Amino acid sequence: MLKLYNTVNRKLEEFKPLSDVVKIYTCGPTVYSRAHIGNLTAYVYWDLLVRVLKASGFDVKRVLNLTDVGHLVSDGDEGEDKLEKGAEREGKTVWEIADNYINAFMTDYRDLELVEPEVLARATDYIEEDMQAVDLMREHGFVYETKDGMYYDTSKFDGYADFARLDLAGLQAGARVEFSAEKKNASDFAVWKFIQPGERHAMRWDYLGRPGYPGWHLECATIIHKELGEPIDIHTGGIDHIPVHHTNEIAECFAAYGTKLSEYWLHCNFITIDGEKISKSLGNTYMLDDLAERGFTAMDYKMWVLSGHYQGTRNFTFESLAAAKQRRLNWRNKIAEYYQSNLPGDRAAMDRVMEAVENNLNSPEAFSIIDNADLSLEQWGLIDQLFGLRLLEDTPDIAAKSYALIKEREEARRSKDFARADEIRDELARDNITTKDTPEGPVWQYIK
RNA sequence: GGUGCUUUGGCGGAGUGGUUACGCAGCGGUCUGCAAAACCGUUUACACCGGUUCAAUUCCGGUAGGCACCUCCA
Repeated sequence: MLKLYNTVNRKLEEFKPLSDVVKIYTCGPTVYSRAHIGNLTAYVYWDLLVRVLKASGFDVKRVLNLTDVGHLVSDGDEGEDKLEKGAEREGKTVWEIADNYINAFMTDYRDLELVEPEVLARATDYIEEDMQAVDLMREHGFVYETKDGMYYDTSKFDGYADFARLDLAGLQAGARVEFSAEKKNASDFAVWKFIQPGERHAMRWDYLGRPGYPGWHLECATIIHKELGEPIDIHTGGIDHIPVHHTNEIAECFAAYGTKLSEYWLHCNFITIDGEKISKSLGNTYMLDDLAERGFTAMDYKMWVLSGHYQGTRNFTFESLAAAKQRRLNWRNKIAEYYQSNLPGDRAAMDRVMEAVENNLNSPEAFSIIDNADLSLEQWGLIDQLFGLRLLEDTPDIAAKSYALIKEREEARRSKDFARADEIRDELARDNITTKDTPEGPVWQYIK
């Protein structure tokens, strides 16, 4: 039985799909810069979600969006467009910027061995649908016009504050930002923005007789409507999305289509690095490439991510990354042992691993079971399917030549020719192989 | 100002009303030709103060610290 923590009710709930295909939507990246390791944790955890669903026998259809239309740099009512800023920085067009960073993101995605979504949706491919959605919201009386855009009147949606349990009055009283004078309520937001005369904005579409672009929550509601059909089963995102982005998606969905957007909402927590927030000013926005420079692979990093729970605040340190790397090597050398013996495996341990991940994706619990289980090669294959850690792929059996060397070394040792034995040990080390000399004979392992 | 999360041993990080989580690192030992690995042992882990209870790290209340969001960000 799969149990998931549902943000809607703030409770652990049994997962029951709406139909025979589980519909999942994952809020994807804004493609104006490289994803750092904090960004990537979310995709690792949602990958685990998909893999656990599949291992539990569900069919999955997942949509991941790519936000290639510019969002604003600062407040929702003013500021520069992030894509425009990136384009200016790199001397390229906004479209080139988006293409480049989509490619970069997908490279990271594949390096992390993440299951590809069934649909990869670029926001700019859904502009017509965005306009239709705004039309519907206008018809239903949820939207009003201001000088700079079409705004959602949040007072028209009774349940607006429910999802995030917002204190709208407190929000107003304590907000540090200034609200547009034309907005009827502090929580109102733009569903469509008009481009003002003189405003620099390369991405533009004509709507209501003026150039403009979609507001920054609309794409998710629209893509879900077109690709999956609401309500969907599971909507995922980071906890920062709860009060604004997801709240507004829900509101837009209700206004346009009159329905609930998703049955289950899953939110992952943020990581800190050395106890501090990830930010450019602290210089700790590590990318996968930065980890590679220090000798850590994407799989080492994934191992680190999954050794903690998706809802917890994680603290990243290179020391703990090294621990994750070592743990992965230990697992690989357990696999290596199976090339040298034929142990039967441990069915009960595999069941406990499944039980752990089906309990709200408790991968750390599952990992501790794996640490102490003697699994068969077939079962390691299942572990790879469940976590996508390339354990078998990175742990091939060694060549016949190496086996011959190990045998020769053992003979040299027996005849007390230790010089020759050590020479062979060095030779094996060049192929990343070492041996442990047990009373029952030598057992080889990978060094790294 | 509002909202939420969090505080576990050197570093990470689960979990539980009474029984060793686990990984990494350190130290001592066994073993070994030397190693490695393995195994054994080891450094009084659950922020603080109260309460409930036969029993609390685990439930309740308070205090203190940390973090995040409310403003693009997973």
